[in-house]
Amino acid sequence: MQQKSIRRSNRDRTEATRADLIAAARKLFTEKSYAETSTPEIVAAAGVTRGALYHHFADKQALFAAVVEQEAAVVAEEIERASPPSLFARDALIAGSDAYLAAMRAPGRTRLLLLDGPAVLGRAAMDEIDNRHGNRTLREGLVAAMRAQAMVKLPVEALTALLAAAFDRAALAVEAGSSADDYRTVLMALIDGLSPHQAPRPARTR
Amino acid sequence: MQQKSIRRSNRDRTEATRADLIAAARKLFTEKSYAETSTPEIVAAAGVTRGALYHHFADKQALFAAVVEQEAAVVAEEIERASPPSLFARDALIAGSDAYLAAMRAPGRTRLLLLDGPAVLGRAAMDEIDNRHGNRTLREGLVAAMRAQAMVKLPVEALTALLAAAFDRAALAVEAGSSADDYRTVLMALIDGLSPHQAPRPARTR
DNA sequence: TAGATAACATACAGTCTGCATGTAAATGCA
DNA sequence: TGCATTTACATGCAGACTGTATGTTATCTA
Repeated sequence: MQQKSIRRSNRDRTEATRADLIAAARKLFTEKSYAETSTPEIVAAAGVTRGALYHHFADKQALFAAVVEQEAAVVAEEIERASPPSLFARDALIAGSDAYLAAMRAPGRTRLLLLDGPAVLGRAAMDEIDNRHGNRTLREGLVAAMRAQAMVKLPVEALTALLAAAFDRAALAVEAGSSADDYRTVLMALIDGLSPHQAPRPARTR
Repeated sequence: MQQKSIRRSNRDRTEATRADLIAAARKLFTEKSYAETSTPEIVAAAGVTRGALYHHFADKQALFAAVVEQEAAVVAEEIERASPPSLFARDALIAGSDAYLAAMRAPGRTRLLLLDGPAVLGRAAMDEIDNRHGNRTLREGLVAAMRAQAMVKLPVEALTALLAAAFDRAALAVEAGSSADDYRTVLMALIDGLSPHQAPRPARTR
């Protein structure tokens, strides 16, 4: 039984170590915040040394960026899984909204993605990440709604960003204990307010 | 000419030192971000020692909170000065929005109030501060609009928070170089979308 | 005017980050 | 297959920062 260090390719080693570091960092960043989490803690949880961390990542911030990137991808995936794209434009938007709010209830996720992320990486970097993941489906949904004449024509980038900001704040408020129903109601009202005709829609806020 | 330490009351000393510290911290926090600003830098700029800082504030975070508090008050003041409350509900909202976006163009203000503030103090603390200053007028404007039947009835707290979030994101986007007109257009559309009747309003987005 | 207290200044301990250096494993090439 | 090179780490170190404890001076109070 030769247990001592089976031969592993460098690519496998790198991949495994990076994954361990990201996983450990994710756990701590969601539990405690970026500033309160130290690199000694992270590497201890990952079972490596700080040398490994600084070999694979330029600095603590780069590791944080990797965690945010991954978490944003997970959120986007959860949304796409929960909201089938084969619906009327408005229904797709609503389904996506609910899926987003549900996804953001994972512990620590709001702080990671909505508080620490923008502060540590900057809004520009966060926009870049969001546009690559979550916001993409939102923007496409809005474009589809506009094309289907189900929504007034507006600058797409700005509308996407502002609705996303509203969703984000709603997620934070719900996590803080506010009424999820209230926020959902207002979000739906904001979206429905963008309808062009204003025929008396069925007031199904639930 | 006896120049050596004219007698000053303790209250005056405290007031002056606190003001110096807050002013120096404000300058650095708006130039560089909370994390990149060190207490040695702050006290050097204020002309005191770290002993004074830790005598007047529990920690660096408490000094930051004082800076945020003051800056939020200044923003609220600028808004109230720029937007006369004697108008129709919708016009008052629009005037307030423009005043807010204008006020947030002060260098570093968006990072201080919209990025570092929430990350360092938490969203709950920022909500508390906002509700005491800026958001107050917004909420009152919304309540007035609802009473005047100029806006659909919605949960006030949630509506205030979500609109404020949209304004915040707009301010960040404009600072980052996005089209101020686009964001203004979308903000107005969101507000107008909350009108109950939907008579074809004059499309004066400018 | 003396003692108490507030407003600082100075000194120190502990921790953290980033880098430089050292070592073992893997890779590439003759 | 053997060896030089590169990669993937581990270890050690320097600088900086935060918070506190202690010392000193100015103000307040009785």
